[in-house]
Amino acid sequence: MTDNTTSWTNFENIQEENGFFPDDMQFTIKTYRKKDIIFHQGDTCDALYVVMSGSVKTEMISESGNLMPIETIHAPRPLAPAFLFSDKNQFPVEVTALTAVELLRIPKTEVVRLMTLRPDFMQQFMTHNANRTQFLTQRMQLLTIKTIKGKIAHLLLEKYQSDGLTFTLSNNQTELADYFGVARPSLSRSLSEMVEERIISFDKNKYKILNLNALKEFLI
Amino acid sequence: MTDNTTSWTNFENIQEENGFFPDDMQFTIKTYRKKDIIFHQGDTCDALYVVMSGSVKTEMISESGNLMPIETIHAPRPLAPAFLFSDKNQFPVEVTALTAVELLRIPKTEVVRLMTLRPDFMQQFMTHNANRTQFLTQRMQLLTIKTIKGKIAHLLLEKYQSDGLTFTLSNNQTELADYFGVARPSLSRSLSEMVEERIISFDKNKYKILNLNALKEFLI
DNA sequence: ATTGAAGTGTAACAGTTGTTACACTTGCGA
DNA sequence: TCGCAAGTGTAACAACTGTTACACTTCAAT
Repeated sequence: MTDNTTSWTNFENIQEENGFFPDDMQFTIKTYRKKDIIFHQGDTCDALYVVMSGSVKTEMISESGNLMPIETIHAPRPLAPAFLFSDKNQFPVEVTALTAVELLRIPKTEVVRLMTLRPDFMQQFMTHNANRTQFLTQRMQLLTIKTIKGKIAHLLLEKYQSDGLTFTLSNNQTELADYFGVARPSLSRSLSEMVEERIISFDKNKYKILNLNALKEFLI
Repeated sequence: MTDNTTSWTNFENIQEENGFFPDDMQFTIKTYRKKDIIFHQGDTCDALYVVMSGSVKTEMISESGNLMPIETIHAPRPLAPAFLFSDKNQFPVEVTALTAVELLRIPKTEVVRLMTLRPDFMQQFMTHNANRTQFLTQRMQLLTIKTIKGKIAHLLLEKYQSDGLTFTLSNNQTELADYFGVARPSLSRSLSEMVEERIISFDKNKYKILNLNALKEFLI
């Protein structure tokens, strides 16, 4: 939904002589084929991994063995960088290659050294993690809203703040339902009722807020 | 529920001459009285704040103006450290003093300098943020489980992994219901039904798993 | 011993959502 | 043009949860 990507453009040139990284930095690059499993859930995470090219998907395995999709990561972006420094440094997800993938690996000790040498790298790393935390916080706030109409109101009011009363959503109803964690027909029903109550109107992905105050009421 | 506190013991001695912090480090300490509002939601967060003594509570203001409790922070612990480095560096919550409070303030530039000078401080900072991210991820996983019995199963199976089939929960039903985000009588009903089905048994806060496989079924 | 607060069990009813099934539209490719 | 897949609207019913109210137990304080 919200774009959670921080640019990691410096990594794009890691193999060139641009002077950003120290010459003696240790790193390895490994390639994977499509559908390869890169990491299993629970694997130890003792290095910083960055997707240099291609894309991977992450999935969470529930206790019952089911797979729940979490997110898709496109190059260039680090892979679960927050867990490198956590006390329980294990991958919380299953990581699978969606395409051919080049994966950069920098050992934790090198990351620490790099951060000490390059304060701007450290800030970039910190900022990326901070943005992810903020993303998670927002996602959690949405999940704590119990009614479907409340979730809809939350999303539309967020859009309203940036785009005004009329805007286009980039997701169809099926995707929205997944994002909200509700059944698709239930979402459709709630939307229809809100149209019936003249609170919103929509056609395809173009939405219009007709009664702002009524929309806010759903968040109480 | 889960303890999310990382020790920040180094800060306890910040005013002493223990050599951990550079002598010329800039910081200020401000005191607040009970019930003082320390930060408003949306205030700019341009420094690292650490609760040195006392405790504060954080609350999120919904669009409708309602307050939703997030967490209580006891000294010594940093205050929303993740947001210092985020692109939108604003406090996501309202911060209020629960007791008399001493608050340490270190400007962002000083934090960066400190991290460069002291790799162990940087690691501690990173670890704390990483643990918070992991905490949020776990919390979110629980919220994505829709049925009450599923939430119960999730919690009990987590306990089972560390303590075995018999264990004591540190929360009563009212607290559990809040943690799950469900109504207290609904939780009680679900628990009773699971006892009826001979999947678990409990007396006060002492729980026993009778049918492990049936418990796992609730997570599908 | 009595009172009162906290925690819990339980029931009846209302409200919301999920499930399932089917119809309809749209757009695209064969 | 035809057929097919994707997206959507809708209905009937089941399942689950919330709300409200009340009874009961336990335990600590007076």
